[in-house]
Amino acid sequence: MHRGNRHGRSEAAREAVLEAADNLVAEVGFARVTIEGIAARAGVAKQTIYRWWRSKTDILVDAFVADADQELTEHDTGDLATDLRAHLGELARFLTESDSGAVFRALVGEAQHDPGLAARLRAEILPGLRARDRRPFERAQARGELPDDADLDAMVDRAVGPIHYRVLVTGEPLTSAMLDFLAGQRGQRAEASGSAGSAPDGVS
Amino acid sequence: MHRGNRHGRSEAAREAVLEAADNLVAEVGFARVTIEGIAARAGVAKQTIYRWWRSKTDILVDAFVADADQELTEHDTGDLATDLRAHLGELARFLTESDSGAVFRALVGEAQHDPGLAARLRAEILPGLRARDRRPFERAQARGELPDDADLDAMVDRAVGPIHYRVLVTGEPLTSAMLDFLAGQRGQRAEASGSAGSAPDGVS
Amino acid sequence: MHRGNRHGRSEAAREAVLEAADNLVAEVGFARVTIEGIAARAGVAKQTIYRWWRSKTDILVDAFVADADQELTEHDTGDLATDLRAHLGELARFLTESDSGAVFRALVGEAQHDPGLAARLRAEILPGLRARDRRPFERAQARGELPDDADLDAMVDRAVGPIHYRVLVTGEPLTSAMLDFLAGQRGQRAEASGSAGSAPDGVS
Amino acid sequence: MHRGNRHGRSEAAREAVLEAADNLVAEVGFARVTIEGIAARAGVAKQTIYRWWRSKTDILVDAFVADADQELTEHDTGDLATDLRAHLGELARFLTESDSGAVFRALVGEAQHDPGLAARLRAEILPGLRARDRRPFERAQARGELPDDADLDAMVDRAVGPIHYRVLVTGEPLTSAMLDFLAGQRGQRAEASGSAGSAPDGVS
DNA sequence: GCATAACCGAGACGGTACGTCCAGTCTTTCC
DNA sequence: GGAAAGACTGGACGTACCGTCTCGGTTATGC
Repeated sequence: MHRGNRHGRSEAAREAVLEAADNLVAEVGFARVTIEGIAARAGVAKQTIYRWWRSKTDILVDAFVADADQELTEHDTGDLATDLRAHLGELARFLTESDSGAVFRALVGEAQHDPGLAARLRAEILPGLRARDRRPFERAQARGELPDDADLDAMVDRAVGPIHYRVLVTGEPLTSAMLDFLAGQRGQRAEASGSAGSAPDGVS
Repeated sequence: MHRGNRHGRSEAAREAVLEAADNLVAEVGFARVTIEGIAARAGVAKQTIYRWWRSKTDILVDAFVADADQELTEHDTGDLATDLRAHLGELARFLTESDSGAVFRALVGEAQHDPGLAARLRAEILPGLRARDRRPFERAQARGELPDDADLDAMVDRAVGPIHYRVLVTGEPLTSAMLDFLAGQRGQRAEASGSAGSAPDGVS
Repeated sequence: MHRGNRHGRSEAAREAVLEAADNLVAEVGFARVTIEGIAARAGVAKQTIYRWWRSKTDILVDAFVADADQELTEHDTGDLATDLRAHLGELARFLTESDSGAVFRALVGEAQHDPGLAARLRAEILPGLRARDRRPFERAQARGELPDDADLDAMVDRAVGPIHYRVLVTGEPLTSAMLDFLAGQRGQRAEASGSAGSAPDGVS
Repeated sequence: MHRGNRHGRSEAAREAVLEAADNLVAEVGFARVTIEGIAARAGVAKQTIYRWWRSKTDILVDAFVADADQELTEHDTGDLATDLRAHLGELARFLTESDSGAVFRALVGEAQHDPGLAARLRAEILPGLRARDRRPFERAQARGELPDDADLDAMVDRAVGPIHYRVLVTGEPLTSAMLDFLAGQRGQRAEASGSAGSAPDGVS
């Protein structure tokens, strides 16, 4: 480890800042996180933060990228509905229960008032998440379970959009029944919702 | 109009504040709106604002409620897919192009860091919007086009969730093809998406 | 007492700031006094200081004006040399030993790098001091001890200039002999300096 | 010029620093000169400055010593009043008009808040200046124009003190009449100041 | 003639204070 | 008793320098 030399920035400081930012968001919530607080927690000078990041959201984007890679695992059972259902369960859990998910929600929230952040989000964070969301559909298409000209993006949005919508907007719980419905077998049209209200799958 | 009286609050001040807040959000964006700015623009004392509202988001909730009633109109053609398609087009236009939609996005964004605001949003704003989202499904159910035990909420979420998701998260445009797909009935699984990529419907 | 209302500033805050500034200069020296330190010591918000003063020297000018009026007393014995000698002794003591004198020296020092402060000093502080320096000469002139066309300002400068010079520049002690010499009887030309090095009069 | 060696400091760096400091004081004034600014202007690393000097005033003392030797010339006419008058004119011009004089005033100003600087000033700068101030009196004494036991230091202070006082404190111009008065011998007590207000000598 | 030690430039670092902005509270006077 | 006015405490903002540090490069001995 080196601190302050001509070969550029201190890796120790960088990591301390990212970890402090993550912890503070988890502890006090995004709105109460300040750059001064991050600096104090990280044992770093404010100027060091301003030298490398432009805002607290900029820090959190980096922190998210550093953390979030291992949150979601793959599922490959050979059946679209089954794979998708597993993936949606993990997505719901990620969004509602993980620290990274809390950071993601905060960033999406802040992006509503900050076009620059929105751009970074779409350039650096969403592609990775979206690639995972697409994978079950891509495998199904490769298998022949979906036609070659199927609009996978539309299908992905119809599967994950309602989950984000409930998390970000309505706050409705993501019940197991809801996730089943979204992952739905052919012809499922939620006609029989006897299982609605059953044990939650993604979140309390 | 009265200013300074012993008989309850000044309606003039209330309206001036709501209008100033709306205009400022439109002009400089939510993030740069301050209570001091609203007070100055409205020609009102800061204390008057603090007497009646608790935060700038509180003002915007009131402003939204005052404005947004007439944004969405009814459609009743006797066919769920047709009604729903019309409704989704209006919803997309509302979210992406109207001033009220901008306020709505800002409030949803801010609600990610403010549980109190999230609660107000869900208590005072969402029920009205959701009722309109449900109406096409309710009429279809009444007509017998949908079974009596269909889970309308899940269906609503699957129709409108992806729209909010694109608006709030991905920023992807809401093409006509996408809206057709979301409004589609039985067998709609996007297998044949020959119309995908056609002219946008909701927004460029 | 009122604090914060439409009729202007808080007298309590003003006094707390002036006193804190004075005390801090006495305790830690001008160079280590900061506006933040004054604010903390006075129990006042930084903004309150910046609302009414433009710099720490601006505060000290006010503090000096508030304090320094009663530092020097009058002497009227009917003889110029006697009156002047008494006055010079008090001036030396003021400059070298009093808290106000310390503030004065700091302000003069800072005025060397700050033309605005120099102007305030000359407009608001020096006239009062100079009026007192002139008084012995004016009385002598009224008495006929000095001719009507005597250049009193030049005489004042020749009497007090060396005192300021020793205080500000050379740091040489103001001995009793030196003060006698400066107050000198006619024809005194320091030829006989038998008393030089005798007990100090103004300062150690 | 060498850069990097094992035997002592770089003379090139030393000179670049002194010149940069001088120029910056002349251009932006003492108060706005920073060590970082000097380093940048001199093309020198901050560390190099800190290796050889302890503060910006320390640099300026060196710069002053390097520059100021040739500012004042000798006068020897065989008459104290004449020699002294010439010297006082040059002193006034030095203090008010030369770049070195500006540095001197800044150092004296700063010395009011910095005892260490005051000590250096009195040890390294003042003795040279004072020696010159004393020379006319010493020659007069050698000639017998002044008694052997005359207190030359007191006489020097009475001659030059008022000049420093006007320059540092009051800002009053050093008129020709004033300098005549200060240089004047026996009986000079400004009784007849018919020439007061005549053309300035030292500075406008 | 090649290692090595001292100085150099560059520039990141932990800090402190700056001067500004806004939040939210309070006091006064007017209506 | 609500309203306008605006001063107040408090705290974070983003900036500027301070003085320290580590690095890699550049010489002039001295082995």
